[in-house]
Amino acid sequence: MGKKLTFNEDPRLLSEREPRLSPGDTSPLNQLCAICNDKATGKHYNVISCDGCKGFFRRSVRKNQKYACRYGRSCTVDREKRNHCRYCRLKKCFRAGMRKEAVQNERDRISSRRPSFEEPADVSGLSVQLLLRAELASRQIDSTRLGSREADVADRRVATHADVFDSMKQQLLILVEWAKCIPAFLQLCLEDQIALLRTHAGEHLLLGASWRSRHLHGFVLLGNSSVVTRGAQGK
Amino acid sequence: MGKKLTFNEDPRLLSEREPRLSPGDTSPLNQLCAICNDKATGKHYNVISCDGCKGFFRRSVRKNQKYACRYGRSCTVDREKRNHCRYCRLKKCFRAGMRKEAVQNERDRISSRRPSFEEPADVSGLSVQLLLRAELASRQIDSTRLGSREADVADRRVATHADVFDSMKQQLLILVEWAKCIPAFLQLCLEDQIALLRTHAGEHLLLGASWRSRHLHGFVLLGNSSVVTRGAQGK
DNA sequence: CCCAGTCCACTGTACATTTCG
DNA sequence: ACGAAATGTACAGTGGACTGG
Ligand SMILES: [Zn+2]
Ligand SMILES: [Zn+2]
Ligand SMILES: [Zn+2]
Ligand SMILES: [Zn+2]
Repeated sequence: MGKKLTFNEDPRLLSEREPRLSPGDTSPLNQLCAICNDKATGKHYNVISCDGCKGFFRRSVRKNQKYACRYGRSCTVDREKRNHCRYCRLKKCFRAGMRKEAVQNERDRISSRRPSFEEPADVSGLSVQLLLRAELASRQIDSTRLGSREADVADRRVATHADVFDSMKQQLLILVEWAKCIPAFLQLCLEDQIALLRTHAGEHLLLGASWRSRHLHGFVLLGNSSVVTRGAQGK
Repeated sequence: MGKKLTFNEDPRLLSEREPRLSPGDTSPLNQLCAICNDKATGKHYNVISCDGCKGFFRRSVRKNQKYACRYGRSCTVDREKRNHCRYCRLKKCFRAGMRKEAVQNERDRISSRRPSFEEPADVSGLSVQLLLRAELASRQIDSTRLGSREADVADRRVATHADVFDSMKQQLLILVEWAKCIPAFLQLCLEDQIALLRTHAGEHLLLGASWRSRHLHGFVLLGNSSVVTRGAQGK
């Protein structure tokens, strides 16, 4: 069958090695899972079992799961019903001799999945110049659209919850306009644009508030002239 | 060749699982539902389709539904009209290649998605007082452990990449010590503690650098007395 | 190979919202 | 008007493909 070439099976990297024929065709994998009777893939945690039961046992032990049977604690566990009751499946794993000591701790990510291949990483279109230009451009857009002027000290009031939400909404809108002024951002597909903004919206809000409040003492100034102080809350 | 024939490859169940993609083989998932043309979320029951059609097919097969068309059995099925005629929608699912064998049996119950909606949210043990106390406590620990003194202006140098990584590592260790001084944090289970710190490590680093640099102009001061300037990079 | 591990496409369930009878 | 059923989104769980010692 046309097995797909994987990363380290590049023909140029391998000498023509004949697949070794196992003498007598003694396939050790013709056994059945001791838990669910599916085809076994070897010994797992001390028991001949399938990949499904292997994974199920590992996950259950790692998370120290306590399942409950909704029936009489005697559910049948076979390939088709093995997901019906996790209590009985796990019980059968232990009964069959699976040892939870054989489950190891989580390892580091390997992530050769997405090999990233030491790509030089295209940094064209990423410069402080462009960021500054985007900053200016977005500030223009925002000032015309939102009609915001410099925050007036006289306007300051202690922020209510609504003020906080309101300023977050406003700042997030500004964030989007700003991002759209960065050429490299626009080269991303829409999904990636959204994901990028979503994941780092928190950092942006924080950085904005930090900058805005850098010369103040004892309180944080939000984008809508309300301030957050220690402990106090606006009415 | 003896390819494994297990659960998903059982001819009665479906899903020819493709071998893992080799690098470079990007599948952007920007495809459309073969049934209704909505945005697809992957292959479902063997057909590139949307979540709506996926759920519709599963429910229909599980309950062995027999629908009837009230028109001419040739209704158009698209994003807007897909719910107009179940008969034609299901027919189109099968025509597109959805396999009812791929619909599995009901499984065990899983943990509740929204564990308890509007619970009063326990805020005892969450106060500015406690945070300030934690700040002081962690500062003591850090100063004895890391022997850090106030950053000396004379030590300042333009940060190399190594300086940046080094300061991040240092700040993250400080972050952990700080969190461990917050009583409410210690009440979380270890997994939640880790998750919380991981997700918001970025914000903490940002906030730390912002505070440290609040009176500086044109550069950011890192925790190890190195500074990041615009454009310049330490040798 | 063997058997630990990880990865991730694809299953499933939970439930707010919408539609139907 | 209202309860029951269907819909579709969000996320948890599964297991086969894969890596590594
Ligand atoms: Zn099994
Ligand atoms: Zn049971
Ligand atoms: Zn669809
Ligand atoms: Zn129809």
